Amino acid sequence: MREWLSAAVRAGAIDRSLSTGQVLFRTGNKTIGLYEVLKGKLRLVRHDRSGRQAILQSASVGDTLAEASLFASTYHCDAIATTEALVRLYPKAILLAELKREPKLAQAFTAMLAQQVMGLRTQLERRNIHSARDRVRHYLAVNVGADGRTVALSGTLKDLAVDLGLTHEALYRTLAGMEADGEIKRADRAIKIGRTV
Amino acid sequence: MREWLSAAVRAGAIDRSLSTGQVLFRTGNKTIGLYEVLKGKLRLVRHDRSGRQAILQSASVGDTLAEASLFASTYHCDAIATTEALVRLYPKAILLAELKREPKLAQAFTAMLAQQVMGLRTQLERRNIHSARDRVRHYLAVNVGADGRTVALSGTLKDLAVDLGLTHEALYRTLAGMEADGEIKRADRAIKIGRTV
DNA sequence: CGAGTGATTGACTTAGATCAATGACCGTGG
DNA sequence: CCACGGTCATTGATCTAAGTCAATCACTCG
Repeated sequence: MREWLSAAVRAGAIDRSLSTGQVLFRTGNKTIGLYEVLKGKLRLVRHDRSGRQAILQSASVGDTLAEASLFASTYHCDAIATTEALVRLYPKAILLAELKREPKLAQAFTAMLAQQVMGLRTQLERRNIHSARDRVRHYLAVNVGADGRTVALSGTLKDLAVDLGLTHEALYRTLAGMEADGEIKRADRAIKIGRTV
Repeated sequence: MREWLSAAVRAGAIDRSLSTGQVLFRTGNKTIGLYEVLKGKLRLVRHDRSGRQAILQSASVGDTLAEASLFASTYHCDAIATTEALVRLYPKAILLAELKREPKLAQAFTAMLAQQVMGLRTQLERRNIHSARDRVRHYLAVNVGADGRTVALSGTLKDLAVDLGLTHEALYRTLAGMEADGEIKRADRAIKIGRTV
């Protein structure tokens, strides 16, 4: 998010804090901009007639909410805080004006979205892999650092498990197995790949 | 894809046919544009040092390949045809020039990407659901038509199964079960929701 | 009229989810 | 300064939903 934002957009941002269960916006509300999650978790939810609800997105710190809303006049889902949360609103008017004024910015924004699309597709592709071990391998292959052996872990293993679509238990076991087989070696905040230490 | 393309871009497009296993581009090649799949299937693959490969995307008819490449100078993965295939190249130079010349077009492109991001996030969210039946429910809830009861099926049930990340057998059984329970009713190319016929 | 594919159902197996318990660590508030 | 509550990491035992293998029927298409 931060990288491509211009000073003007940043200046216009408005923070808002939410308590658990509080609604940020509802289906049909006029779109006023896009949000960035600074603290806590939110959920985008769509309701069908029968009252059943489907989660469209679970957003945590750093995630962006409803970027498509920039180009629509009303929201097409509800946003609800599932924890105490703090969000930052980048007003649509300012953002769109800036995108028009600054082609560089517009291009950066588009590039960022394109990047996101690819990343999401890769994640989705990973979910097509059934075996836990192969899923981990896929993750490792896609996230190796420049040295080709080290994968830095950004969060906890539990977070990683969520990312991989595994229970944390399954992930622990899988990693333990892989380490036992010499396929990986674990450091504190990283995993090293390769049979050779 | 088609919707937002201008005549100029369309005019500059180049088709290319590929035989199974043929390489469309490789990691490190200069990016020359983005591709649309017209026939067959392609795969975007990344190789790690140990020669293992990770699939980043499986693209079928209608899908777009490597839109992020528009904003990069080299490709970061290999594209290989997994069947006989036909692809259409929209040259980068023309596309970028058009996006610069036509703010409307640029906005439409960006909006399309934003839309895709949301759609992908929703799919990913669906994959977090473990139960087959709940996954189907999620799909139905997200894809109901305007009447709030009918979900049109675009392809075969097998295709849907792939989409849902289920085996076709599992999907057949799940649908059969749901129909038996009166939760859905199946028509030829559609599913009707609701206990009441 | 075969060959190919989708739809469907049956039987069996298994990987991973679930439930549960433990130890390490960390911040914090009395 | 230490006890306590919380979370992460880990491992064990058990269960089950979905994967896998397999067979059948209906269809469409050259």
